[in-house]
Amino acid sequence: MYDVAAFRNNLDNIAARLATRGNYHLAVEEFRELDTRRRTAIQEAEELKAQRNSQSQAIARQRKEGIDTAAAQQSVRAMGDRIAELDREATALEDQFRTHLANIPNLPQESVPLGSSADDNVEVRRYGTPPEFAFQPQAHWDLGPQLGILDFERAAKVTGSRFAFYVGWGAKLERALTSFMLDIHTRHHGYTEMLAPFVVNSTSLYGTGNLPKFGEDLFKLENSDYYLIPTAEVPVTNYFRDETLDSAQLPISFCAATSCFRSEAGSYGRDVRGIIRQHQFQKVELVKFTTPEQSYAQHEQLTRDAEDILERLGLPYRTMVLSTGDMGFTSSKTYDIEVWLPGQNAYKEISSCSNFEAFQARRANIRVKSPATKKSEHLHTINGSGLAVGRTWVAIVENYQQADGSILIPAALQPYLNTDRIM
RNA sequence: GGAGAGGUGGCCGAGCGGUUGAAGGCGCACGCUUGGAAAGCGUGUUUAGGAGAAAUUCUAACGUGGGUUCGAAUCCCACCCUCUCCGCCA
Repeated sequence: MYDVAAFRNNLDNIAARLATRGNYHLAVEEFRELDTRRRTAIQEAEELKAQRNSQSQAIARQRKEGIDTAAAQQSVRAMGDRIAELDREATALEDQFRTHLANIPNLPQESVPLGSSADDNVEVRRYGTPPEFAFQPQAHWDLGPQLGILDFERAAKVTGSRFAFYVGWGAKLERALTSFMLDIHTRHHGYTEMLAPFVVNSTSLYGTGNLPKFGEDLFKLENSDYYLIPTAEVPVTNYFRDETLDSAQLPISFCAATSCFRSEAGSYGRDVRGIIRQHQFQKVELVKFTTPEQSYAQHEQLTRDAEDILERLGLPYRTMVLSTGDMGFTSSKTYDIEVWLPGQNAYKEISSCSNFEAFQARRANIRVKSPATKKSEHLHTINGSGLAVGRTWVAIVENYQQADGSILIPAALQPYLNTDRIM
């Protein structure tokens, strides 16, 4: 969401920068026309309202003096109909205008590499080297069922496709990873742990930018305005919706482990095997609220905080900065962290760390007030996975698999599992 | 689920249908006063949108949405939320 005045005054410049997103085209002329019509309608309606107000007050005065006001009332009543008509027109145009604005993606930041797709993403860091195996490494969808720690067939019976049961050590490993991540972020990275609602209302989803454009990705609860969260980003970011924070409080950093629910509409053929892409998965999310001045430094820090988890677990990864053509709707700049998965012989996204600048804050109406300037402005929001727990589970199982089919547990995680090996 | 109470500005708290965007108080900011401070006095202190170079000005907002009326924070209807008691429940 853009600031209306700023948007109007920089239309051409904004259109040019949005064009770098690849297939996005901002209909500049359509917008200008809509804006003009909208403003004309508002002007007309308000002018008439001002007249009505002053005439009503005149009636009040005349009544006090005992003057008969029947004629005056008659004429003002006629204005009412016209005002209602103009109001309907103005609100219709206003709605159209807002919808238009709400569907425009965020501006890419200057440092984002230009490109049209994921092929144009640029690697910025790399950690570790993929393990060498003296045997043919297996994918987790084979290892899991073999070890009896993952059950897809019964999940398909109980629910449907893209669900899984984690069993025994499988469930314990997931829980251990969640605790490990939360502990590292709260003890070493300065985050405050949160346990958030897994269900949110539509206003919250609008605030983070999931609605109105991406409703089909969500599970909606019947006969209500409630949705299952696709990520903890939604409840945690909306925690401060409609509030003004003091700049001295910032940055505020939260981490939250939640289940996440995604309909995955439109991704039918992708990642059908294993637990890479599920309708329900666990994720530890990192969310920061910062001043505009600090936001890019905080974005770098949050990305490092996520990477640190992988380093402590000894998992090889690379970090990519997404090109303008691959970035999400709400983001100004995004780093994807990709972990090495031997089962797929590829790096696979395990975290996505984005700076939204004021895009979400404007939609969710979250401000910061500086005592120095006494002005309030929209703050900046940043978030990233720290990390997707299910995919980390996969990375552990696949990277630490042994010739005998057992899984070694990295030292940092052993205290959480009380074992050094799953077999 | 049943019964009741209530939702007004940063906060507390008034508000006979007609200069109430909203009394009064607190808080906050600036100024006067003071050796300095407190007290005191004065001024100011919401947001969104429209017009304007600006000063300024207009419109809207008293939970939300409708309605009645020349005119609604005040009357009517529906809904939402909070609190208390009962029931149920992890």
